[in-house]
Amino acid sequence: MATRSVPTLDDVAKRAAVSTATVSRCLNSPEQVSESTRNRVNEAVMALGYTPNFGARVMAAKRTNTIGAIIPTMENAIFARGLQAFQDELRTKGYTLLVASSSYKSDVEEEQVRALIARGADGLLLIGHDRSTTILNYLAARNVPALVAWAHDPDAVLPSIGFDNFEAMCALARKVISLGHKRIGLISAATESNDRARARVLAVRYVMEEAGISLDNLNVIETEYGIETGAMAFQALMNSGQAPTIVFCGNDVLAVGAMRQAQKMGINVPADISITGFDDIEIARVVVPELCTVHVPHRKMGARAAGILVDMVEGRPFPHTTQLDVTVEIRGSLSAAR
Amino acid sequence: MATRSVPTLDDVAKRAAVSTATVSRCLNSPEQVSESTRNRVNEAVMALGYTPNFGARVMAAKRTNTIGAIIPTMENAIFARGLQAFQDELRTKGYTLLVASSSYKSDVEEEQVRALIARGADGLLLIGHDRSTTILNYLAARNVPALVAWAHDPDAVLPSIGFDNFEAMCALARKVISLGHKRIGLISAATESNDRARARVLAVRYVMEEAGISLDNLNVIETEYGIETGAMAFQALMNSGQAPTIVFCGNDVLAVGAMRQAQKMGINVPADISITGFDDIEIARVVVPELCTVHVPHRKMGARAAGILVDMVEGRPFPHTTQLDVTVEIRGSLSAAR
DNA sequence: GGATTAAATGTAAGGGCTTACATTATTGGG
DNA sequence: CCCAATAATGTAAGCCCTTACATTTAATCC
Repeated sequence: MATRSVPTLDDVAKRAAVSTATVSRCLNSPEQVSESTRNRVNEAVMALGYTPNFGARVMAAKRTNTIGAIIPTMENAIFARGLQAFQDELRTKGYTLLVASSSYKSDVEEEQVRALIARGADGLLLIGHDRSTTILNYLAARNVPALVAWAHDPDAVLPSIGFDNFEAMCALARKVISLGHKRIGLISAATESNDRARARVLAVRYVMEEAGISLDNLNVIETEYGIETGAMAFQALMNSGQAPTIVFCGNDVLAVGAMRQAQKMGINVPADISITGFDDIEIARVVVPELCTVHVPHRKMGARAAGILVDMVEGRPFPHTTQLDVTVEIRGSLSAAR
Repeated sequence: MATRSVPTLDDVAKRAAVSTATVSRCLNSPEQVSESTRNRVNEAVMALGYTPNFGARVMAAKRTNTIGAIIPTMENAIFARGLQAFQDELRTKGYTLLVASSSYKSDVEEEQVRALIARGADGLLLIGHDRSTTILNYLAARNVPALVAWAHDPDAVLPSIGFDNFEAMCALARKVISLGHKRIGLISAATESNDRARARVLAVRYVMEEAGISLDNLNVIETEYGIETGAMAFQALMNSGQAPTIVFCGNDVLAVGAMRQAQKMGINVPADISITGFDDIEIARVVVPELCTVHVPHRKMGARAAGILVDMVEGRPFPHTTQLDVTVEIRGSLSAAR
């Protein structure tokens, strides 16, 4: 007696004495089946311990109910947070999340795009607009909907949800400069293939010129993401000629590193120097003094992204760009220039 | 002129003037194909922009090269970190990661196990050993390999990789008690269906008894994960009768919340009270004083988990349990009892 | 009760890939 | 140069589901 390893639709159909079509309908659109038949089928499904074969189902239905996301790294709390919300929302809509990470490298991202599409992703979530045309063409050719998050650009090819990094940083910078700061340090994440980081740097430059402050007063250091690297960058800033009175940081983690280093060097924040971050993750409120930063609604962005992407996948209308509001959070690490 | 939407294996085969079998081999085991043919096929693949159809491939090959992970939440840095390493390692082995989260709820986890298996996960990564037999039976019946991480129990049904939460906390508690602490507070994550949290609580009890300290001196508060909740729990502890001289926290995030609250209440750490955490995430070194905690190699665990799980999926031998070392990190937030 | 409409069910055609097995080309030894 | 062994390639049989369309059954209204 051969034990057929796993039961198939056919087995269920035979046991319930109906056609395979009816069983399939029972599973996918039960309202089309009469109650008595439905009961009979469900009973057979239970008895046999039947679970649909994924491959066959995908092949026949031409979709996987799977959405892929390619983020730089989950170790960055902003992405972890956004991704968690994205996944939660996806789940309520019957989708599962495929995750890949690019480590902020665009060639890796390209590879991942192909990998996720090869894995049957019905749609893709990407971060930022920096992307080769090769990959854009590929996406278009494969006809896979893709949504860009953490960025906002009405003119970009891909639809997006996010905020205006440039404007957000401008708002913060204007506030800072209004406090009399003129010698400015800036610790940024690597700007290559990171349009968010680039926009933030540009914003500081822009506002300085706007205020008539020579760019000679600006000292920019690019470094990797991390508390330690933020600390090192801060040290480098302080040791390079004329010390700034304010250090903008591209994100909260770098800022916290800078604050720690300041403390180590016996420099008081904000009495001697002001420091600002960006993102407003939990850590910003843990340090003393609390970190002045830009609040970004990461969770909301993730959740909304899921909604939009599912609309795209299911062929419903969707907004080409969705802009979320960010707010400048003035906190203890910022004070007037000495 | 009909634009055949996406090219198939057949199209590639025709263009390269070979059979579909040869194309398939080129993609899956290129060493079986002569170099000249391989070049011709690859060229055709490129020219056509061919990507294999996922469903068809899964159906024919009976595996998806996809591994599922169900973690409580990515917002907890320890899981984000471990999952990132897990994913990186998976990628090098040709697997893609499916992610789901349970929000620490076992019924949600059960649902997710089914969902990921229905999505064709070849193997599953789970957190902790707390799990209904229903789901264990289901896993066994479907014959899907599953590995438990962040826990270590040689006697459990499922293979695991992790550390001994009980022993780790014992080590920390012994150190603390050797410093003369007798009145003890403990802020724990919810212990229901969380064997890690439970083990840590038990460890403190055990060591107290070991040292001949009455359990009347122990005050335990369970609360959700978060800085804010940690702060509230700390306040509750301090306001409930006799104040402790040491507060153990189930994880670093709770501990940081406790530290912040102590500061707000004008209680000096560690002069007035000592506070300890668990995990040693970055935040532990950012607070002042630095947080005394237990260092857990989250990344290493994630990476090793990937290796073991792939071995399981591919039918190679694997260790039933793998224990990783943790170390007690004595830092500024801990001092002798007053 | 018969005609008409709606609901329920059945039939059967793909869908694109992998792989066991069959066949053909290549290589090397005698 | 032929033959055996090996490498390379081809043939074709599934894999298991969904769904358009066809058919049967039930419900509704004169």
